[in-house]
Amino acid sequence: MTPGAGAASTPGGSGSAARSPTALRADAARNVAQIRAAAIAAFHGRGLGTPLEEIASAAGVSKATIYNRFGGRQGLIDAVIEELVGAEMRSIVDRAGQPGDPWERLATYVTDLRDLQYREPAAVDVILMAYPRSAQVNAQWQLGRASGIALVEQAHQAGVIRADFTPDDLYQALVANGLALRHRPKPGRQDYDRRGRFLLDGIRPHR
Amino acid sequence: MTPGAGAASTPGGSGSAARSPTALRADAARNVAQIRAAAIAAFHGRGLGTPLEEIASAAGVSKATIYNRFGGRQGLIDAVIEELVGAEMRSIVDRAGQPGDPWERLATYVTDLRDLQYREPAAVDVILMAYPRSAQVNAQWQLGRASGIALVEQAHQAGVIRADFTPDDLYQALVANGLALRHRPKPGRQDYDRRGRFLLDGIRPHR
DNA sequence: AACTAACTTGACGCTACCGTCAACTTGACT
DNA sequence: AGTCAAGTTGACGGTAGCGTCAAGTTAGTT
Repeated sequence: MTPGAGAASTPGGSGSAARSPTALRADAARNVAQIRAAAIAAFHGRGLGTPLEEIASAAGVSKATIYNRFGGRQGLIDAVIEELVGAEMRSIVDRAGQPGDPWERLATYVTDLRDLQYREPAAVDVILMAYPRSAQVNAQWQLGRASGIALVEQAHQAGVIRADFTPDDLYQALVANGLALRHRPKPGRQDYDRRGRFLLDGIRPHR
Repeated sequence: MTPGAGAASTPGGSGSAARSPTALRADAARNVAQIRAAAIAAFHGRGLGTPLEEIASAAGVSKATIYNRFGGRQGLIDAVIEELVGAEMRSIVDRAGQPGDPWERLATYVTDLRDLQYREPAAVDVILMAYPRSAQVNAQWQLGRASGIALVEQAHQAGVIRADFTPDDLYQALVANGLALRHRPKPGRQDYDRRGRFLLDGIRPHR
């Protein structure tokens, strides 16, 4: 099953093609590249649920070719999610892992993740785990999640967030935010950021 | 079009049926009652988007009969929404309109609406305006909305909420909450209520 | 008990998407 | 320039829901 799976990784290399037994024919390699590009654009605009037919026609191929090359939506997501949100997600986690004031780090993490959700619909799908069978997406989210848990714990130890706040509360807040971005018209940046501040102020220790 | 529309209102009265020209035949009146009951149960369990076929079979009729008697989903919603959420919504608004401490009244309103959302999926649809063409639903939500706006304004005058908080922020918070209830597994009551407290604490004036 | 307007419904066509396959086309090697 | 494995695709069948209508059934009247 899933014949050409794995083909998406380094289809051509650069110059010298040794023509390994699993190498793609030139037309197929071209299609892989076009499909990837179309998928990235579509996922960026509409999220990971974009109809495959739409991506196929944007890539100038038929829907069946996506199945041939990537094995379906899961495989296609796996092939582009790193480029789409992986780098950003990692940089957010890195930044939050830097030494510094626990509250600042948590606030930065929340703000950065909310910003990513605002800019990138595909990131919303990652956080909502809308396609949990995709290994890449799962890994991506585990990364963010582990970081969030650590930050909440450290903030607790420093006493800078209310005692009854749990890591899951943080996750649910991000989920609710993602659902709003997914299902409602995008708020203006001003409004969105202000609401982010309300969230952060709500989790500090009682006055 | 929509032949039997309006039939849902007082189909039988009580005893003396004067057989007005628009009166329903006995079998039709029975079906109306069964459909209403099935719709109330279904909407309560699954929200206003429950497939009509499901409601029809629960009522022991065919889907087409719902169209005959109520003119479709809109009409069906109109026929039961009052019983489903109207009374509760009005009581929440009443309670919030009582004289008293502005903060207490706002907090009560938020808590009550969140509680209603938790208990009644149909109320979530009302707040999300998932079926905006339904006059009843619209009226219901206008009621709640107007009350919310007034409460926020009064709280501002009393200086008990942060100056940058808007009525729309309140609405968006309730929407995000409704979306979470709609699209994710229901949290436990403890967790849900705690998160409601975070929300309220986040909108008080800065420490 | 015959009549007929009111009523019900199975079956249909429609939308929008998914995933598959037999038949065709073509790149690459000889 | 011939061969054929690799590759592509149009067309299909499946899911899940909506809204409609011709044909059949029945309540209520005479």
